[in-house]
Amino acid sequence: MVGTSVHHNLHLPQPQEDHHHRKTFDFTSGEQQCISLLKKCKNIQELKQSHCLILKLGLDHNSNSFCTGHLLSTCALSTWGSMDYACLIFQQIDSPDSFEFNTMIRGHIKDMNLDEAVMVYNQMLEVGIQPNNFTYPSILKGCAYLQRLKEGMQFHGHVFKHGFQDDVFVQNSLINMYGKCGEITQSWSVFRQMDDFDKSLATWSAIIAAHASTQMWSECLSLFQELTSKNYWRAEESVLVSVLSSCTNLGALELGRSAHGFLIRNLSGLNVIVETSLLDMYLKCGSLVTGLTFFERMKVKNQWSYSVMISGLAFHGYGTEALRVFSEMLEKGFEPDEVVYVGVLTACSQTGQVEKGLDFFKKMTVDYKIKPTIQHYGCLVNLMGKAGKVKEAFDLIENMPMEANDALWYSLLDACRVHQDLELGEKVAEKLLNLNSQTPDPYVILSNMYAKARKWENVALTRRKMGQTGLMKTPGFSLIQVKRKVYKFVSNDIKWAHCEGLSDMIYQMEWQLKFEGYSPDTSEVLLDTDEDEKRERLSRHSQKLAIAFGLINTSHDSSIRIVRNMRMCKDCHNYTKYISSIFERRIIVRDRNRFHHFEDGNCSCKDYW
DNA sequence: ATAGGGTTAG
Repeated sequence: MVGTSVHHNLHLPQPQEDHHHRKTFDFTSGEQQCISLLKKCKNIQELKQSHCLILKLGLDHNSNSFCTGHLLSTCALSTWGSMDYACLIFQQIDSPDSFEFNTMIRGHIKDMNLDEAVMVYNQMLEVGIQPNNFTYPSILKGCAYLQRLKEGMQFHGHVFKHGFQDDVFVQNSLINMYGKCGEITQSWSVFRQMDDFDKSLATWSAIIAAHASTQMWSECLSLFQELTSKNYWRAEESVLVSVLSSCTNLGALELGRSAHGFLIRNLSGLNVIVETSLLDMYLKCGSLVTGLTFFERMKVKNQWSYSVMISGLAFHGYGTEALRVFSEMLEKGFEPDEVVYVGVLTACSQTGQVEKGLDFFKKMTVDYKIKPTIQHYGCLVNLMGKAGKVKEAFDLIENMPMEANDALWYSLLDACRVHQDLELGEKVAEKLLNLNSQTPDPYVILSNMYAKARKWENVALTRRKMGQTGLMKTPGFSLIQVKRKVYKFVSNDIKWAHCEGLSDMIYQMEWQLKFEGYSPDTSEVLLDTDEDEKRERLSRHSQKLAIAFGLINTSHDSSIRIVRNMRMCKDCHNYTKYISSIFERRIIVRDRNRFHHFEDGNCSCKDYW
């Protein structure tokens, strides 16, 4: 049945007479009109009506016609497209050509249906249609998006077999696919084998994004710096998003700030994705005020921007404000997703609002039908643990619908340490050791707890057990950025000793600290050595090295910003408080969980972290 | 007259 609205727009081809006075139909004009109709289609109903017309006019089997191709691509690739209907059309085509096969593959990938796409690809080979250089980018994109390395590698094989290994688009897709699947060496090998002449902005964008998504942030930044020297480089948002995320993870505020300046100078307006990345960068690099101002000035905000702002406020310790922004987000009509609830629950745990947190959790699962992830349970464990409800937290973990991971048990173990619940602590440490992760860290925490409770026999026993594992404690490191370069300090690393002036500075710092009344707290050093050796070790903790380096290399009016991979030890926390007052510096440290703003001998965490 | 590569959060 042909719909009236469409029917009125189409003039059916009229029979014409040729020079023998025979009546013929001019199909070409019919085709033209069908195509223009297809282009106007706004939904699947209109498309179906146009399809009927094409069938009625017999234009679907005309080998010179583009109608079927148009029809298929409109159906499979438009925003409102339906792959079910596309499959129906596709089945009716007698002998599909490579264009039609490719369209089907791309359609399935758009629906994230890699298996169907692979089936179409195999069918294509079976009927003897050669894949072309349009085939592989689509299918590799699907492998990338779904992180299906196995299939990705198979198709890399096909690329070679069919001789497309030198096609630039295929190479870019391969770089992206390997990057998304975490195989950075493979991405790099494709990139390296490419001719410099062939590399485009998209190629660089792919390799830079690949480094960012495999957490190789420093390498990502150096690649970006290399890119900016190329003549086809232009200010462009997408590359900067990867760059900004690297700055965020490295805590490289200065670099991030100059990227921001660069964007403002070169582009008239920024899209919401880049602005959200900038917001995240400012917040996670410790500039809460800049981030907040930036957020308020953003003209376009989406749920992601809100989500970033909410978790930003939460891990800076402003739980109440985070919840206020959350209610603003709901008022504006943005649907909360599972990610924003991680921020909301963190906010509750920072402010110690156990009941409120549990309420939010209930609302999330019941009202919004969001399936809780292990991160949400992690927030709840944090929430209960901080409030001293360690037994309840333990029960919660035991009754979760999924397996607990080590982060969850560590969070609880830490709560047990803070609240000195030795009995439960032992149980939790047991759980952690059963997880068989290659670290003696549970022993370390347990031993600290015994030491605090003055149970020296248990301390000795735990240390002996730890020694038997032969494992080394996870190395702690601190990052600091000076003059657009990020420096990494690893605890007890001897490399720093060669750094000019650092030993002198550390000596000077210790001298002044002693004068002000600081004494080293060796209770968390777990070595069976004498007190001197312990003090020596303590003084070479990565954060202290980084602070010394910062004091030497940054101006007196600037803050020192440090990013750590682990929690601070008690001594480093105390030490940093003293330094902030002696040297009159703001020191901002980001640890695994939150920010510590040190100023005038105090810390924003109020010594509870 | 139909098709392809690179883009953010815990």
